[in-house]
Amino acid sequence: MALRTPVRGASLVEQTVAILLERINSGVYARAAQLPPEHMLAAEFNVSRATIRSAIGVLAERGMVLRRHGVGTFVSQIPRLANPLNEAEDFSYMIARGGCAPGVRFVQVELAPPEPAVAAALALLPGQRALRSCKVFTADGEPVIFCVNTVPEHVLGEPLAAEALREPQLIEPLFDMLERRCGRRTQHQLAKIRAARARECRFPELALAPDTPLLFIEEVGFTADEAPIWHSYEYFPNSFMTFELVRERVRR
Amino acid sequence: MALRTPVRGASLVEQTVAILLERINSGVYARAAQLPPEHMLAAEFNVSRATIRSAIGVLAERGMVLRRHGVGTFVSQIPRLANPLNEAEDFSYMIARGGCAPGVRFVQVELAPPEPAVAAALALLPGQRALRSCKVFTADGEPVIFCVNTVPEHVLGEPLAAEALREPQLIEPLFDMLERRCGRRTQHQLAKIRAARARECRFPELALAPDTPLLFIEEVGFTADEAPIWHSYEYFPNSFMTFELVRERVRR
DNA sequence: TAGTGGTCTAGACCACCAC
DNA sequence: TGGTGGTCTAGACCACTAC
Repeated sequence: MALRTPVRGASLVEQTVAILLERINSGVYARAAQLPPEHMLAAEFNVSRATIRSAIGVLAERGMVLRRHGVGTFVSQIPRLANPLNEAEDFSYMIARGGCAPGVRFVQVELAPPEPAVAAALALLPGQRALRSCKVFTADGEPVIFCVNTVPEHVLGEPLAAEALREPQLIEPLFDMLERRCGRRTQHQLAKIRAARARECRFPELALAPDTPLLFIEEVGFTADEAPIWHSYEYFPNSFMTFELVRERVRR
Repeated sequence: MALRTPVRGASLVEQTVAILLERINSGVYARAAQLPPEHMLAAEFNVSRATIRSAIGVLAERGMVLRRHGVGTFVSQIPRLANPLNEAEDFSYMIARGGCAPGVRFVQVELAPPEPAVAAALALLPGQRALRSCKVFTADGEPVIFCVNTVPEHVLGEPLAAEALREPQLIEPLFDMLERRCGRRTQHQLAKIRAARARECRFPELALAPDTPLLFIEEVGFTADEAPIWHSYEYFPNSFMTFELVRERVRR
C-alpha cells in the first residue's frame, strides 16, 4: 500500500490526523499495536515533531490512541463510539450513518414570537418573531427523533423566513442551511439533558404511548461569536438510538 | 493587586492556566473584556508564546475564553456549566457542590459473579466474582441518585472485598477509594445515555412511582491503561439534577 | 543506558481584521 | 498598514520505562 504524505494547503496537523486515522481504520496500525515513534513519523511526513504531537494529541483526545510516557503510543482497544454526545451533526446525516434512509416530516410550522423561555435563550426582544418548526425525523420510515426548532427571523432574513413558512423543507438540514443561506455557522451548542415521558413533551400529535420514556435534550446553538442562532427541544425514544460519551475524571 | 507569575516546578502551562483562570474569576479580566495579546502575556510571565497559547487553548476548550483571529482573545459571556456531563466526579462531591448535605444508603451488597453483560464489560472470566452494591445517594436526606456499582474482586483485593461486604461504606466515595486503597485511578469512563422509567430499573425497592422518568446512564470506568475497573448503572430523577454539555459541531 | 513521550523555547511566516 | 491570533519549525532538555 502506498502511504500518503501531507500536502500543503490544509493544516498540516489536520492532514496528519486524517492520515493516521486512515491507517488505524484500515488496519495498517492494528488494534493495540504501537505507532512508530514521533520522530520517525515526523521524518516520514516531513514535518516537525511538534506537528506530529498535535495530531496524535487530537487522536488521544478522541480516545483513538493511548500514550504511555517512556514507552510509546498505541492504538486504543476501546471501540469507537457510535453517537458521541459531545459531537453534533445534522440528524439526517446521523440517521444515514446508522445505515437507514433518513426522512423528515413537518408537523407544524409558524412564524411568531416564541414562548418566553425560548425568547430569552435566543436573546430576542419582545415582539421579535422566530420560525418554529415541529419535525419528525424518520429512519426507514420509522419516527426516531421528535424536534422543535426555533430560529429567529433576523437570523433567517425576512424573505427566507416567509418562504420557509410555505416550504419548510427549505430549512433542513438546519446546520447546513444556516451556513449556506445565512452565513451563520453553528460553532457549538449548549445542551441540557434530562429524561421525559411522552405525555409531557412540547410536541403536537406525538404518536407514542403517553408514558414512553424519552431522552430529552434542550439546546441552543451559537456562532463562533457566541451569538445564539437557534433553539431546539429534542426527544429521542430509546428504541432507535442511544448516545455515548467519554467522560473524564476531574479534580476540583 | 499583586499579579502572580508562574514558578518552575509544575507545568508552566498548568500554572499559566491557573493564573489566567484566577484573573478571570476575580474580575481582573472582566466578562467580555479583551485579554492582553499573547506576546504581552508571554513577556509578563516570562514564558514563550507557545506556552501562553497552550494555556489559552485550555481555557478556550472549556468555553471560558473566545479567540477571534486578527482581533484578540476575550473572556466568554456564556456562564459556566453546572454539571458538565463530560466531566465526572464522585457523587458525594457533586451533591455537596450543589449546596446540599450528601448521604449514601446501601440497599443491597453482594459478592458474586455479575450478570453476563456486566461481566463482559469488565472482561471477567466465568466464575470471577465482583462486589455489587446498590446505593441511594441523598441530598439533604432526599434520594437523588440510584446507583448499582460493580467492582471486580481482583481490583479490590480479596481482603478489602470481604471487608466491604460487611461495611459497604468503605468503598465510598468510589473514585477516591479505588485510588487510595487499590492504586487504581479512574482515568476516563465510557457512558451510554438513555431514558428509563422507574419500573424498568435494575434497582431493588425503588421508592418511586413506576412511570417516573429517569435519566439512565450506564458506564464503565477505565484506568489510563484502558483496563476496566468498575461498572455502573445510574438513575437520575429530573427533579434534583440535570446535566449539561457543550457539544461541538463536527464535519465527517 | 537507550529510546520513548513530555515540556519549553525563540523565531519565522501567514491570515485576518480594523483603521 | 499595524497588530492580532494561527501555523510551523528545529532544537534543547527532562521524565519515564525497559533492559
